[in-house]
Parts: sequence; C-alpha cells; structure tokens
Amino acid sequence: MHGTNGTGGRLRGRNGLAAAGPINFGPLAYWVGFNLRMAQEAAFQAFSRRSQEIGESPGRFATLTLIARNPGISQTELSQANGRDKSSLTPVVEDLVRRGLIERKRMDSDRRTYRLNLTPAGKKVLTTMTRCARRHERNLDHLIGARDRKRFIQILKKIAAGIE
Amino acid sequence: MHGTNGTGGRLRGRNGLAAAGPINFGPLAYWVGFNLRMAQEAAFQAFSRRSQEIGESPGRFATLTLIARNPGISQTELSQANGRDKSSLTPVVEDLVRRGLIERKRMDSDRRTYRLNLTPAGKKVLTTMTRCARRHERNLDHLIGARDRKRFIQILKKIAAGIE
DNA sequence: TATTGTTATACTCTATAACTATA
DNA sequence: TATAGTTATAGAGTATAACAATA
Repeated sequence: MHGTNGTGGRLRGRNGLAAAGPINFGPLAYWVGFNLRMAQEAAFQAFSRRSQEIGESPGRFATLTLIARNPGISQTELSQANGRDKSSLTPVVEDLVRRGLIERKRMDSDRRTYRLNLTPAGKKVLTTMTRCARRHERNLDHLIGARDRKRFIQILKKIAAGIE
Repeated sequence: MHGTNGTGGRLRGRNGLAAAGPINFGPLAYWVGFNLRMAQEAAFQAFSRRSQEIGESPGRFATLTLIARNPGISQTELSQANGRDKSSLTPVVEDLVRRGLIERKRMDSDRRTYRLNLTPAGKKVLTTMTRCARRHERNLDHLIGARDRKRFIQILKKIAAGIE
C-alpha cells in the first residue's frame, strides 16, 4: 500500500535532493475520498482488462445488463438508470445494434420512443460477460472478506445515495 | 437507493409497454464493482462541486498535496505517485506554474530533472482546498459512521493494492 | 409546448510514440 | 544507451445546445 512516513517532510540526501524513498501522501492517506478513488480505479482497470479479453468494455456490460433486466426499456430510461445524459447513449446503442447484440423497435403507441431488447447474440455475449464479472467479483470478495462484505456494500450504497 | 424487484423481469402494462416503474439492476445491485463505481462517482462529483466553488479541481488538490508533502519531488516521481503517465502531468504542471502556485527548478546534479515546490501562493491555495476537503470528509464520515470508518478505509486500501 | 432521440460540437482526462536534452 | 520531460496526437467518455419528428 501507499506508505506514509509519519510526521511529513520527506527524506532528503545531504545536498537537498529529494530521496528516492517512499512518497508521503499526507492526509490523502487516511481520507475516504482519496482511498475510494484509488480502490475504484484499481478495480475498474482490473475489470477493464478482463472485459477487453472478450472484446467488450465495462460500460457495455452495464448497458446490456440493464436492457436484459428491463426488456423494452427506452433510451431515456436507460440513460437515467446509468446517470448519464441521453445523448451519451446514442453512439453506444448504435454500436450494439450494429453488432447485432440489441434490437430497437418503435413503440406503436408513441412513435418517438424506441424499445430496446437483447437479441439471442446479445444474450450470449451477456452470459460470457457475466461469467467474467463473477470472476472479478470473487477476486474482490476475497480481498474484502466474507464477514465484512455486506456491511461494505451497504456503506457504498449509502455514499452513492446520500452524499451532498 | 437503487431498488430491485426481486426475481427480475420488469413490470409491464397490458400491451407489452415497459412500465415507468423502478429499474431492475439485476446482479449489479449487489456486486462490489458496480457499487464501488457508483459511490466513487457520487463522492467525486460532490467534491468537484465544492472545488469549483473555489476555482480548483480534485486533481489539482492531489497534485498540490503531494508536492507540499514531498518538497523537491520530480515530475516523474509525482506522476508515478498519482498512477499516471508523466506526459499527463506536463499540462498540469504548466498550469500550476503559470498561476504561480508552484515553482520548478532544475537540479544541479542532473539537469534533466526538475524539482517542484509550492510557492507561498500555492501554500495558501492548498490551505483553502484542504479546508474544503475536510468538510467533504466530514460529510462522508457521517454517512459511514465512526464505528466502521477505519475498517472501511482498510478494505479500500486492500482493494487498491491487491486487485489482480 | 413538451418529449424522444440525434447531431454537432467541445471538454477533460488519459495514453502512446516520437522527440530533445541531458546523462 | 538510458532517463526526464515535452510534443503531437488520438481515444474514451461525457456534456450542452439546437434540431426533427412526434405527442
């Protein structure tokens, strides 16, 4: 982990050069915000690498899962569930349609709206990605420990829902 | 928080339209990776807003703190401490020098290397940002609870250090 | 008038590779 | 040859605003 060396002020050689020793992270070392960011970046990159091995990305995984679990969801609903603007979703949906993983159908009752659904190919890709995600989760679970897992997720949910 | 509705499969009206009900997040709802991302994004955005009020950004805060705690640090060391490529640091350093918050001095012993230090103006800005960050931290602490805080940070550090 | 989705556009952050100047 | 830092460039992911079609 990121070592800190106590009181601050960094080891220096006799001529004022910064020594090649451990970095002093100061208050960053024990602040939640910084550690949250470091953990998330590390976990995200690990999952990114796994996803790339099967030619996908973490974002695609979330999108496909949300469509699978909410068949017929509209693009506006989907972008809201993701916490992103609807315009950000357009190229993603375009890509998934082009690759035959989802299909778009206009609603009969409101012809402005599209309904999104997975194709059989999309379901297959999602199954593969889910397996990949489960391996990643097992890895995380191992680091967290069974005893603390539930509480840990509870706290994360509280932060996501309650900050500011 | 993100409600899930049990077994999956989304409520629908009688003609197959997706109902405007709650979104089903499926396994995302209880997976660490997803909740970590949601919590980090929420916390980061909250801190971003606070930082903007004083005309700074979260990234600048980390950079200034690292320079303050490691006087004379080189750009390569700094980028490594941040987990970023050194080329990403060039525009950041440029900006901080231009605004008079840090100073760069070439080393005498190795004239390829710059040593970075805060100026008095930089120290003042860092003090303001640190106050701002402390308020943000208090907010997070409140959500986490004093009893779980230490363990929570421990777990985050384990994830940052140990994943993959 | 309001809403769904698209387009045009731009911004932030990041990385890779090639470069320079030093070592 | 190797290293510190810069430059050129590109990519991912995101947002805002204006727009067309539909309500």
